Amino acid sequence: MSAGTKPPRTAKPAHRRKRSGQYAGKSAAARDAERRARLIAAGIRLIGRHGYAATSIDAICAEAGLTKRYFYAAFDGREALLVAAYESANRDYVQAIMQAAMPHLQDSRRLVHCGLTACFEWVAAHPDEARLIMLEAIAVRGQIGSVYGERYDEFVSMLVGFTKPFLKQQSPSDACLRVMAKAAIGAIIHLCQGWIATDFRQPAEQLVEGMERIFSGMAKELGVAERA
Amino acid sequence: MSAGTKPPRTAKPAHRRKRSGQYAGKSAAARDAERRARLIAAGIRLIGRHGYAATSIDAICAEAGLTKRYFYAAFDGREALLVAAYESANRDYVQAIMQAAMPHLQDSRRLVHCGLTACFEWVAAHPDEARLIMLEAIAVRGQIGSVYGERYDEFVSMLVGFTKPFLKQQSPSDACLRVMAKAAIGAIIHLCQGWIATDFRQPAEQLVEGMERIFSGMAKELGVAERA
DNA sequence: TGAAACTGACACGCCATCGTTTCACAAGTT
DNA sequence: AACTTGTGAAACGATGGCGTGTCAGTTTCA
Repeated sequence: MSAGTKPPRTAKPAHRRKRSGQYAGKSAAARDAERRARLIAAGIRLIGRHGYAATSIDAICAEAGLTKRYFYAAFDGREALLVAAYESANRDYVQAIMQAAMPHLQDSRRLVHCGLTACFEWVAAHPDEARLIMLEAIAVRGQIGSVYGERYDEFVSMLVGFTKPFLKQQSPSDACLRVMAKAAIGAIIHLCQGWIATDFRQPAEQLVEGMERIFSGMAKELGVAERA
Repeated sequence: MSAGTKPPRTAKPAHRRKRSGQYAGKSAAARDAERRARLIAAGIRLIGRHGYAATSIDAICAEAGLTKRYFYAAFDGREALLVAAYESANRDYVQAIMQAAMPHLQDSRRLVHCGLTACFEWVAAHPDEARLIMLEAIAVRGQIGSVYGERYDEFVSMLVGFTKPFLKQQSPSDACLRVMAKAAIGAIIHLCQGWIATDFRQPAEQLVEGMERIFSGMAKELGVAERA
């Protein structure tokens, strides 16, 4: 609030003295961040494994090896943790896909193939995180809805932006392109949901191939050039 | 259990005599069914409006104008009601789409158009039911998972079956076709989810057009004939 | 060394929900 | 009429999570 970094001039003798906050070799902020990270990690594990509804704050604290005190110091409540966990996992997910796709911006087929492969591989490699962002967080109202909404719209815009250079002159309206982009995202998420729910039995290559054909069809429909 | 329809020959005077079960002009089975239906309707309303997590059994009973006694007579618990509500709403949904699509089995373009239009119109006309089957039921483990799984696989098979007559000779493997069908379903569901979450602001025609283009692209990719 | 802050573990009161049970009354049967 | 069954409302004990508070012990710093 109005607490400056300096102690007040009318210093009480030894009271209210400035403290470095060092403890166990770490600064206060570092300790807070570390605890927060442990809570988020524990939350992802438990929510991903047993579901959000079945995950209590006590259980999260036990999993993290911390007590409730630190939970309430870091989060307002259960949903705040869910939001944080969602954002953390989702960032990882998008980043993994981006990293795999970015080197192939010039070749649409390879772009799609590498992006899809990275997507499904990440899901299989991070089942808890995937469950969280693709199943558990869907129905949760409140905060997540808005966060999801904002980031999501940005992401859709980015996808459309990436695609546009490949398009012919008379392409459909932006509204239509956005709908198609959302549809493609939904298709992938839905496949992942089913894949997760059936314990990854189906080989990832089949999923990649199916989605590649969908994208290939969209390319045919929109009349894309092979290179921008 | 072993209670026959006839009273035992050694009839106790007035005890254990056969009762019609009539009450308020209805048979026992009819009253049970009516109560069950009212509970399901109340469940759909409340879950669709406030979410599954925020809907208590007490609230459902109050909404239905019944008491908990009848709830536990009809369902084992909250999740059993959710399953019943899900099945009821989902049946309505699929039926509405089928009814709109069946008359156009010969014309793939019209088939797709009418099916999609019916789909989005049903969602807009039944927001509570749509929320329930597309958002709330997703994350619920347990019973719904399996129900969803069985029906869903059948539905995918049916879709692939409908499509096959239109396909060229060398079409992709069945596994691939099934993946593509699931992807299309996921695309539609995802669009509906976003549409619901934004209070149906976007005109339905835009959603239909976007999905039509997706299907058109799939048709191009698979090389379908205009008529079977 | 002494004071203050930080830590970890536990205990408390609160409250909502669950699932069952009880009870008086209404509606039917003989 | 008498007697049984169905009904509706309420009460009940049990459970479990939530959010806060307490307290002894440890680490840091003057």
